[in-house]
Amino acid sequence: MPTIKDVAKKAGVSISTASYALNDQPNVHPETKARILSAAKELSYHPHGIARNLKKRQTKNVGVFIYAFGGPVFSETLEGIRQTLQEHEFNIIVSSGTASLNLLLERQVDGAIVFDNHISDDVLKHYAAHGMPLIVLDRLIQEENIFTSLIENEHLVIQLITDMIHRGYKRFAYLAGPETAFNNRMRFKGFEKALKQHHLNPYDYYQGDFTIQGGYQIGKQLLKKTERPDFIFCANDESAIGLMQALKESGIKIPQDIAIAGFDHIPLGQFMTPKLTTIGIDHQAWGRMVAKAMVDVLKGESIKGNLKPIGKILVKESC
Amino acid sequence: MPTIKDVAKKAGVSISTASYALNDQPNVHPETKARILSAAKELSYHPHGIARNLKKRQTKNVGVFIYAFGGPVFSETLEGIRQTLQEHEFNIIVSSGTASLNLLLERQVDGAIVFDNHISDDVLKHYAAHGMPLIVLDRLIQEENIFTSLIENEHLVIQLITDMIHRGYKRFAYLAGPETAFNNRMRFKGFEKALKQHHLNPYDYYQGDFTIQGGYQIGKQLLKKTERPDFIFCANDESAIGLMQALKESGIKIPQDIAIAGFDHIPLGQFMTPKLTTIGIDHQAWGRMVAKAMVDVLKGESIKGNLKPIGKILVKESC
DNA sequence: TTGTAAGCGTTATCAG
DNA sequence: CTGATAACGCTTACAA
Repeated sequence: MPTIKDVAKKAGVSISTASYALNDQPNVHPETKARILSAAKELSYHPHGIARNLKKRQTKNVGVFIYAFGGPVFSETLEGIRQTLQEHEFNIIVSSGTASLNLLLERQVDGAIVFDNHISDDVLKHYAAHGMPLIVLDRLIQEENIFTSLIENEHLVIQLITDMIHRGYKRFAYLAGPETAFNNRMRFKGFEKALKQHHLNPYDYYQGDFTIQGGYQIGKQLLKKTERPDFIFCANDESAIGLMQALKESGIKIPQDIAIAGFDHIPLGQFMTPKLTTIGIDHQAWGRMVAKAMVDVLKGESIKGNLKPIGKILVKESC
Repeated sequence: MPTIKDVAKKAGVSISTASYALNDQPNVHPETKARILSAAKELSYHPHGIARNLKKRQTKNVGVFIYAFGGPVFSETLEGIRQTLQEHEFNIIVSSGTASLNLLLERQVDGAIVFDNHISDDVLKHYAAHGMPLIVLDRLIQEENIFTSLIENEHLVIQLITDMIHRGYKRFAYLAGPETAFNNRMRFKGFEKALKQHHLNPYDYYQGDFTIQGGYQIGKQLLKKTERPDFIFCANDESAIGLMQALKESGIKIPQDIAIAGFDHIPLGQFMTPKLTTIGIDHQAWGRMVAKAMVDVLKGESIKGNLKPIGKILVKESC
């Protein structure tokens, strides 16, 4: 593999002039520049990125920390991040678990986008203190160098529930996700608030776990009761889908007997009969927004905009 | 940020002994080692990965070149790759387009797994010539340093079609993917072969594009015809799903009127009514297998096994 | 406009 | 067992 030294020798110049020419610096004679460039071409020279990184003390790598690949929400967000980072010529290193933290510690990345709830807040604060900019999704952390980007869960759920109250539903139940999940807590908050504003009380509360399986079980249990809600808001689409399946299997009509809504707008929900009413986040746009913010920070500019992804209420056949 | 120099100074030793101690080399007195280690801890020292990479001429990074994130097949394979690479302490840099090639050229990765059909064979050969090991999925390239891993498309399709012939179907049509797609071509080959073995001719051929949308349109066109096949083999599940939707909407009974099968075993197929018959590849296992092969190559060992992912025929309700 | 030389933070060779 | 010292391949003052 040829180095810049070889190029310099071949062009009969010093290493530094070679470097200047190769990096399009001004103040190098057009003729010598041409000579250097053609020498480089002949040798098929390419700079050694690692060496450049060491010298410039930046890697042009952004870490994206996930728990695992999989699921539509992840993929879409990642794709948005990928697009923008690529556009700005940053590489993306995806990683999970403790490997992620090593990347930070060993300065193999210039910053990181954190999409992994299994890393604790304290740990993140600790690393941010080392001066790495961190953008954290779906989680609220107040700290220097840490920027958070949150879905407007509460506000969106209030909108949807309010709409449904106006449509005449009265007995609202909530199918929850894990209690520790930030998204679940915020969505429940919105659920409660909307009802309170209209002087209604939650009719029931079911503890789910964000999975299709979990929603299905809740549905089966629900069938044993004689008194039932007329509307169930589910903390996410997946549990809503499981719930729908269970109810449909037992002949309960959706939405006539019980109406259902979810959150996330995953593709599967639109393949159900009836199609699932839900709240949609444009995850790809979200990814792009977050990645752009990272690029800005890394360029020393301040972040433009508020990093809030745009959500939309999508009323379909299940209500 | 403290460097090894700071640690050495604090422990009162030379840089080299510090390095030895920090890297668990033998031949360093237990006492000095302890002193160095505690100095490192106190300063909360962490080696600078980039500097290490430069010196050791290896990055511990593996490139994974994709066209874009999205789709269950991709996610699953990536997840498998991620698991294995992580286990062996390699980082994974995902990238697409020309950025991928830069990673190779600038030696920011030690090798790459290529899952992007938009990079031409010639380009890959060119880079492999530079000495980077490449593992290429879903494509056949014969070249030093390039290892290919192919699904046994042909064989699997023959199995499925043969089974269906035995079940009594007679008029077999093929819903194709893009003609340039390696997978599509191989699957069609299997389709033809199986029929020929039983002295049957393909009944019809529809040009799709691997998408749900595309399958749907084909389905709508098909309805205009009066003579129809009794079995449609689709080059992938997504087009099969689109096709099913179109047919179902027009009251055609599956499988009574027309039976359908796909390829890939994506989750959505199992949520359709009827459930989609398909050919399943364990993509996660495939990703793990491929990643393990990369690790082996990078460690200078030869690849164990033949890199062929395992496929299974999964007959469900749509046949 | 070009060259000299220092240095980025490591590892590794070779003496001691 | 420990310490100088030379790389790794590049960028960038500073000098010429």
